Amino acid sequence: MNIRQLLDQHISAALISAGAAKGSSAVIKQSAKAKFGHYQANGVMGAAKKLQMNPRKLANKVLEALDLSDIADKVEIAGPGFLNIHLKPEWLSQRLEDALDHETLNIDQVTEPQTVVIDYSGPNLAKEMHVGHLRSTIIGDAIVRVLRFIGHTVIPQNHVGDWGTQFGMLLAHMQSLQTSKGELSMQLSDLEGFYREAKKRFDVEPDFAETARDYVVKLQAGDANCLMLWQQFIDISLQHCDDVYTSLNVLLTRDDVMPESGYNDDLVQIITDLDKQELLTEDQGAKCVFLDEFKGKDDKILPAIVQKSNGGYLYATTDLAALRYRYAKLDANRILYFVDARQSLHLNQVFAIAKKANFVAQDTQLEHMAFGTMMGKNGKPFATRDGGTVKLISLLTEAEQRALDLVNEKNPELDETERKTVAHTVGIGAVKYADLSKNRSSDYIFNWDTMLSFEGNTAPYLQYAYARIQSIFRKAGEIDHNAPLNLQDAAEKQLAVKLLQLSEAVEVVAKDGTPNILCNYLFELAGNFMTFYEACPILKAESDIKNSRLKLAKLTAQTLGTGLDLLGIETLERM
RNA sequence: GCGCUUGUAGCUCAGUUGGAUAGAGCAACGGCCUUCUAAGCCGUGGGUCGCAGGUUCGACUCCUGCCAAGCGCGCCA
Repeated sequence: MNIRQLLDQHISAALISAGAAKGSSAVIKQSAKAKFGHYQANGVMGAAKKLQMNPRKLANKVLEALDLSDIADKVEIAGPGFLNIHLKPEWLSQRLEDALDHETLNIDQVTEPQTVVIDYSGPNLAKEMHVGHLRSTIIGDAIVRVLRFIGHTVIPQNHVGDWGTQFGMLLAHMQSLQTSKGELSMQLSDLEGFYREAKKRFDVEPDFAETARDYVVKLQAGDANCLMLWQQFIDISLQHCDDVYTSLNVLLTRDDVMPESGYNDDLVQIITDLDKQELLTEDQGAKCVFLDEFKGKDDKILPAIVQKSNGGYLYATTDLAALRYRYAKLDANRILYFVDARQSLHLNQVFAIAKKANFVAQDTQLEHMAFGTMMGKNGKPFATRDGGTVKLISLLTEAEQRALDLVNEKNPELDETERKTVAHTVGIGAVKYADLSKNRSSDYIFNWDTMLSFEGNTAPYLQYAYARIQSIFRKAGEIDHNAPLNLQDAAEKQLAVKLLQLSEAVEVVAKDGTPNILCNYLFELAGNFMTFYEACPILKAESDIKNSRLKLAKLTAQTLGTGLDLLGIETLERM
């Protein structure tokens, strides 16, 4: 059930039978102000303009053709030609009952399910995960959950960086340590430090650098010993990633890992196929693709290099191979990339080439869900090599510690185990929500305090609303599920409408890949509940009112729980 | 030079194919815990939506130019 869609169907039909052009839309939106009703139709004015007609006159004809008597108390014409729709409390009550009866809150499943590949997280295995990986990992994961929820088949793909130049130096360093497996594992527990040591030696020890370069060649040639060493390194790195994903409550597992190296054998074929289709141009010894759509005002075309003059391949080649795999082997209809905005040009080139070369179908949806770069307080990007990064593990540990301090202060009567659970859930939730609730594709400045805030529009606020409701139910005693749901108080009505709008938020998130819309919805829902909670006593009310309010509380808890789950944030029975 | 992205309250940000008087949170100030969890609620103040034009009944939203910031542009990923 989606109120906006329902009204859109009815009113658009009425608009057309009132004389508007076929395909005209009523443009239904949630009303900007309470006095304008619950929903407003903005499309009449545009349609009237096309008909060269007085908009209020057309609005009148629309009303004549419209029967919303089951749904709405009144539909009135306002201002230059808005239609304001006031929904019927009885109708709202019935929809709330429907939602209470359904596992998934009576949210519509998509009529045409797609297979959607979602490329996210994609850490470089040479280094420990740092805060720069947070956005991709968390936002991508939320979109996986949302698309699944409405009935799409989702295939997550963790395109980890496990191949290329820097692995030579890592292998050389591993080899020279000549330690047993256990001790080596210890050394690698700090991947970042290990990488720095290797890099340092690479820069100052010529012999070591030489060995490192040899390792790259041997690795790419498939040398068995080398591969074994490499595999050992990869396993330890992936274990580190798994630990982070588990702490973060992110769905990714080893099954979703499809590393860069996995496409190694396809790269020759990619070049051959591009060549066959006459898309290749050799320029200064390198093989490039020039496409007209990347021509600037100065008539120069930005090339995409797919093979170096020395025969080596680049990430464009790997990305093309990945696209073909996702289309041909995974049957993707839609492929989403949750990747840093700096790769925008690169990805758009790869998308264009893939279509031109028919590596994907012409109607395969390829979308770069870009986000801004993580910046330091100085306004410059976080350096990855000077130790300027904040490790993801440190951030999560700090978050849990701060949350623990707060729980100890707020709720000392909980036993220690429960306080720790609360601290974990609240701390991780706060970190995730800080990222999920922002849509900005602009750069953002990393800030501990913002990230770990527990007040206002944060995950703990939503978790708190949920926990308050659970507390009520612990004290409620017997609930009469047959009692009618009656909407009397203004706070009840406002909460009721909001409860029915989850599907509208989900609809947008699924289309645009913007979880902040869902965050915003949940924040408003929790806010409406808090107002209701303060204004309308539940347990002290007379039994019919009490039961009705309990139903509202119940559905609020279910809706908050579902919404938070879609964001990958957990709820608590008490906090 | 070319291209992409961004510019909204002191700070962090919303603003859904152009809609009614631009909204939240934080911070500031004032109220509310003998009553279902005060991580909360209610209220007050705070704006030249970067600047200038244009399109129209109507522009934060679309177009053009300019200013500012960030990023990207042939052999790293």
